[in-house]
Amino acid sequence: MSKKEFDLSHFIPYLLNQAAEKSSRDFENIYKIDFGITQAQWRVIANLGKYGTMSSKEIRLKLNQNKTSISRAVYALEEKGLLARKTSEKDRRYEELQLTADGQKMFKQLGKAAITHNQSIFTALGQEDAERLTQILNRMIE
Amino acid sequence: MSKKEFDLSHFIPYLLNQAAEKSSRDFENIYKIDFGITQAQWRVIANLGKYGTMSSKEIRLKLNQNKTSISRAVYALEEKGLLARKTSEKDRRYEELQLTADGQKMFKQLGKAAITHNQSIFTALGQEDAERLTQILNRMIE
DNA sequence: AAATAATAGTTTCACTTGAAACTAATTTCA
DNA sequence: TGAAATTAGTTTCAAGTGAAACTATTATTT
Repeated sequence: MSKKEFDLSHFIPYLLNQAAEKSSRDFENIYKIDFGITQAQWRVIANLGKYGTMSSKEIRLKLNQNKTSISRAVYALEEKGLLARKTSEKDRRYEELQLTADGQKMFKQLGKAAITHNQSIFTALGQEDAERLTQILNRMIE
Repeated sequence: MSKKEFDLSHFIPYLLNQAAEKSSRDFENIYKIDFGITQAQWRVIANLGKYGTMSSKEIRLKLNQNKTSISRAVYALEEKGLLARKTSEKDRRYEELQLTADGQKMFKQLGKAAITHNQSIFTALGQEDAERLTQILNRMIE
């Protein structure tokens, strides 16, 4: 990227964006069509599945998302019976969120599908590059 | 990613998405605030700046974008006087798009800013990882 | 050659999005 | 203590989005 003329194919933000879209295409169909949830809802499930009880704020910080979209995802998951909330005793502004039994079941199923999807990416890229990529991306995100 | 439990921090589509957002944050301000255009418009400019004359369809294929958003970006750029279109003689369904002098000027300025931005990403990641990343991403996109 | 299919680009419409305003609760500080 | 500031989460509203229907043109088929 030291030439004079700009070229999108050397521009990392653009490349990341394209690769992100391409790499999630197949998996999107799974959570959207097979499970009937949105990306934001899937990510909330993924967090609660891993960490147990969390507040909306904690999820929002993990995901770098705005409050509105988390609020909406939490509401939708509650409506679907996948998530339960309870006002915190210590600070009644917070809500303690956790997956219901159905929510945990969905986390397990979707998690399995996600692992399979990720493995197919690893296979396509080759183990070494896939690991290096994972590591670089994690470093970028911190 | 061979553990039993799913974890977003090993899931490549998620990591790519987060890295894409983070890496474009600063540059977004430049084209949005300083130049008053959207991401789609900037990408159209970047393509026309590099390739000269193109049709909407060619741009859409390069960018993996839907027709609607390209159509709107082209219209907006035309309104701003950054782009001119002319019905193709050979096939009057096509439009030959190209940047105006103002459009080329913006391409040069924004391209310069983009190169600077990219260099700062290279610096942050280190030359070697940044090059490897670029190469892996290009391979993913094909 | 006329009818049908396909293609490039636009428009419509229902849905999504996020910033800002809002509510309710807690903390700060004067 | 009581007023002002801060915080968690919700709602509103204006703008953005993309799939599907549409228009205009060209290609294919019969």
